[in-house]
Amino acid sequence: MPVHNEDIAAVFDEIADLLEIEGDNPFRIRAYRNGARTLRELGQDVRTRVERGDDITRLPGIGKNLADKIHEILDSGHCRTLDKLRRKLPADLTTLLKLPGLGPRRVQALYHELDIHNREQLERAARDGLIQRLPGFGAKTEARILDALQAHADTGKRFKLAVAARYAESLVGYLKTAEGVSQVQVAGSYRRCRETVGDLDILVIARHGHSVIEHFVAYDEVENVLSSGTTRASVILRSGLQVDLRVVAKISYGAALYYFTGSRSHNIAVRRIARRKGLKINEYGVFRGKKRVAGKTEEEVFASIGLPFIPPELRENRGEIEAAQAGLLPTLVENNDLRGDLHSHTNASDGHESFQVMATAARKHGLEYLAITDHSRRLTVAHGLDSTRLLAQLELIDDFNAGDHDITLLKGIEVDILEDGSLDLPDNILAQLDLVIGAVHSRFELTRAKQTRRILRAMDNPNFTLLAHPGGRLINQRPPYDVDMARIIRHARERGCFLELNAHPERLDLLDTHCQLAREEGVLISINSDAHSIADFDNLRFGIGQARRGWLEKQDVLNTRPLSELRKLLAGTR
DNA sequence: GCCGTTTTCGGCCCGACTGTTTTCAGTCG
Repeated sequence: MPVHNEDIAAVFDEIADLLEIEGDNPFRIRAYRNGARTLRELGQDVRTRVERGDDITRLPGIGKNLADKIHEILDSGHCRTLDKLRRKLPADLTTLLKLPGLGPRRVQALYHELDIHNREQLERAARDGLIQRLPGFGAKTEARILDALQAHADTGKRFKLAVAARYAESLVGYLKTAEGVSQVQVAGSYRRCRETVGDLDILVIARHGHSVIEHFVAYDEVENVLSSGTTRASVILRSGLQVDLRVVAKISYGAALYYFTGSRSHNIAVRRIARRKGLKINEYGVFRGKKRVAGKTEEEVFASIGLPFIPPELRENRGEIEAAQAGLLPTLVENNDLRGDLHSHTNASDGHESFQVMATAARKHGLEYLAITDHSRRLTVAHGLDSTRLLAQLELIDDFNAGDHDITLLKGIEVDILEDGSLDLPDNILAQLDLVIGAVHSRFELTRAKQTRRILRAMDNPNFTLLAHPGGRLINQRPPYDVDMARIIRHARERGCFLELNAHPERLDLLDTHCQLAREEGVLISINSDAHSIADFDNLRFGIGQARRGWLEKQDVLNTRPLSELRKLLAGTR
């Protein structure tokens, strides 16, 4: 059985949950959680590290004990510490921790006092009114538990970034109309441009919190007010999206913005540095004893502990703090660095517009060139192009380029990579194009070895330019296909071809960690809209966000090049 | 259980809100 990082992380989390219910040393519990987080954020299977003979105790939060357990799980698929805990406590007890309002202390009380260890027993006890009689519980807690059980508590549902953006943008507009509000900023994972967000964290500068909070909870999309005080409030919108609002004074704005942008593990790591310097960082500022030394801007907060400004997208505790200390932070690519887009569709296949309309829209978006890359014949559902139809399209594009336009169209195709790794159109046709995007649209279920071999072989075709949406996942819908991405990235370097970062909000594919790997290998990434309509060019901003999370600089991105330079790079792949 | 440019022992990030209390524990982010 293959053991992935997530499997080991889940073991550590369960150990932490059970120890917490037992009332064990909180720092020991935190150590397990830190270990789990390190594994989840590793971006590479720890098994690979182990097989390579790496010393995994060098990983943050992994000491001798956790390293031994990782080895044990990799070797046997089991962890004796967890097995032992499971014998002491019912395994399903940890499912109760996921209910809102139930933490370890209360779960422990439910178990010891009422012998409750699953949701069914909990629901029965709540209905019988037994819960509210326990010390530390009351009628409200009991009612809340029942609510959560009946609502089937779809906790953990995350919203795609682009979807959250729609809710965020209108809510920000609304909050700005509140009295005394001078600034509104969305922080949290939204500001870090994570591909999905669990909730929105919104920060408001205002002198008096009370009236802002009142205005906030009165927003007409609010379905449920979870909590509401003088400086913060939490609500659930009708869409199910949770929004947390914090009101701060101007003098604390930088500290609060920094604090609520996260990530959690980044903040913890930075606070540890502050602590060593005798400073305390909280959402109100940076303090030496009782004296405030910084807090008005984020730059000030970083400067107080001797760091340069770290862009939000990097704040994941994946090496950005060490890079900042060493003066090695990347200068991240920005929205207006993009000169063109190398992946778009027209109504010749499954797009909605003619290439002329797409060209005009791309130009309006500030682009200097656009590649027309319709689907190939194999993708019949998308009305894919065969050789004849493609050649006809090429002539029309040549005519367009001969005319007087301030955008250049590139001739391309999104050609299917067939199961054996061959391409869906003949080489003599592909040779006539400016670029060839290869894409996997079928047989997602192939084994890792076969899927990887298929893609490597496609890349070896001399006409191959760029691998579209390399992982193949659809966020919240379809997992990526099983491939050895590190191998594909290395192969792209050896072969001299490129990878796409597909900016469509459903895809955002390459993953951020793979962008980082590609950058280290020196493989250029093309940030493409995969536009099927004129509105889709706006999605490029989400691609830029993802690229920034992947540490990409302007020079790491293929389509930041001016057209003449791009043409040379494209020609160089052949 | 992890960790170290003040430490191999003695620390470990920090504050708001709620409910059940009557001074605070538990939970949450």
